[in-house]
Amino acid sequence: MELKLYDTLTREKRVFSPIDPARVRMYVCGPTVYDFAHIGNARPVIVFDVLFRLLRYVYGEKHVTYVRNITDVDDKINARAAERSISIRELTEETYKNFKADVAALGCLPPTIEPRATDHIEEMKTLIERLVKSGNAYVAEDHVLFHVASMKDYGKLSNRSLDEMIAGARVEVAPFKKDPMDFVLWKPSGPDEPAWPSPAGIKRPGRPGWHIECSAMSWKHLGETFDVHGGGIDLVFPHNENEIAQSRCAFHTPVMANFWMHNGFLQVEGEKMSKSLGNFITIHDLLKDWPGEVIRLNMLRTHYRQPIDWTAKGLEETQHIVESWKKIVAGVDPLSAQITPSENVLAALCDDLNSPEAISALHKIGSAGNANELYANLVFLGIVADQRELAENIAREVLEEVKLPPKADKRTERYLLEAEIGKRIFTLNPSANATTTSTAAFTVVTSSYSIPSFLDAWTKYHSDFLSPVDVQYVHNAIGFEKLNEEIEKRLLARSARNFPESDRIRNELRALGFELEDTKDGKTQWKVAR
RNA sequence: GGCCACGUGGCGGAGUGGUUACGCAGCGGACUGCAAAUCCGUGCACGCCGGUUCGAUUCCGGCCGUGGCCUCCA
Repeated sequence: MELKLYDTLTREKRVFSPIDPARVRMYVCGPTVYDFAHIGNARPVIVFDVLFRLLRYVYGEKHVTYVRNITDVDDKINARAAERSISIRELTEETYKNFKADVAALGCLPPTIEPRATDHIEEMKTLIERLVKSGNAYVAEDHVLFHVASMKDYGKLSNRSLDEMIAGARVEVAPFKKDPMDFVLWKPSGPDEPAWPSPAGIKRPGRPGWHIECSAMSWKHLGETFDVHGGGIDLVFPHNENEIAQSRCAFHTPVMANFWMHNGFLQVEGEKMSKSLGNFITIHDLLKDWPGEVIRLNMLRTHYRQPIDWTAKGLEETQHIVESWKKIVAGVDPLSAQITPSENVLAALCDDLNSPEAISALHKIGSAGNANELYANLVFLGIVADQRELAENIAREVLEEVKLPPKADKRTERYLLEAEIGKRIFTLNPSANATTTSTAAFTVVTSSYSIPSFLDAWTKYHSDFLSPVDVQYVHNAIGFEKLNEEIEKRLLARSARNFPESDRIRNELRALGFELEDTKDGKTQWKVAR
């Protein structure tokens, strides 16, 4: 099947053919780690995760390299660390950890490589030296600046001409710049700012500018020219434009990446998200109210290049869809299911990641009653976690990391390992099914090895795809034991045709936030109402 | 001011030079102690003006509206 992608640089959708099919290379601009990531940050992460999954499927898992950087040197980071009176390292470590947990909960696979800017200072300096030598950059007052006029093609990605930009410049121009549009590659650091020995013969220690980071990291991990460069549309200018200038001038190449992909902007309830409007939503907060798979699917319901309006109403609708799909796939055995995406779904995604079209195909598969097929596609799209993969990964991690007491017997060992596995599944994965996951990890799990706390309750009462958000809710509202008791009591009343009593219990539970559904075989299912 | 994107039925949201998107909500029916869920059926559309065309929601031009970038915000 032919994969077509839209390229911002040439402004056309064209057939994707990698430079080297044995090593397909994608770079996406990652977060600046100074605070919790917001829902706008989540969009490129989810969108390019879908592309990553598709590329892995088409070219093979081992043949795709996905690099998403971490910007851990930045003036916002310095400011925030000072504000909180913690070290820069502490701040970036904490923020990065939160980011990882957030995007994992959104069903995003870890990229192949997550380079940190601070680990690539040498590469940045090498690039800067080269640019100075080639006459594309100059030193002024301990800064190194890229001289925009030295590059003929500058402005091609964002479709701007130098003259226009100079005419429209609203920024105060630093006096040492040769041209108003020249941008910083390296700047001197003050006493409280992170600093490294400077390149280009500058005595004073300094730190890199933002744009050079991405040029250095993509070079190091993907080479001078690669296949896909992704990010938000607001990065087109100046960030991506400047990356292109740096990399192409440093390597004398005609292109930096063959496809420049940009996701559209995100608004919240019809307004730009901003702290002053009070509509600033972090992924972290959103995950308290909505399962990660709902957030993910909600994002994918709009094509990645379209603007998206993030609304509570949309999330409710998405939640409804997720629930109905989960009902359909509830009977599928995750351990024996084949994870192969359907032709329709692939065809939609191969058409410039048309996720709404793919979702439409999922609806058709679901309403045709093809539970296994639906499950396979949900796993492929990351809406439901692949239980086997999850189990293997977690089991491997736990076996490597958990230190067992020196003289523990077999039973204790297993208990400890299983408890740890359960804990990780619970924290990391919203769609995990503890029983089957542990089964895959250890071949056997019996109820005699009870996993403490929530997880126990979770597997006991709801082994099918109950999200941690809901588990938490039940715990806070009433507890699994009590909830179960009430439902039993109502069933008794109902079978005795004592309808006033059974309705009373139902209303009571509804007031606590639970919806009950009676099934044909005389049982009762419940869900958390939203 | 410059550059760019978008404007589809009550709502969300694909797509197409003439033929069903899909989902949510609504309506009708089946089922049900009731409710919910589920299943079946069903109505509703392409911002405005002009052009090209046998025919345009789809191509071209203008207008209006919304939003983005031009400020190291994905």
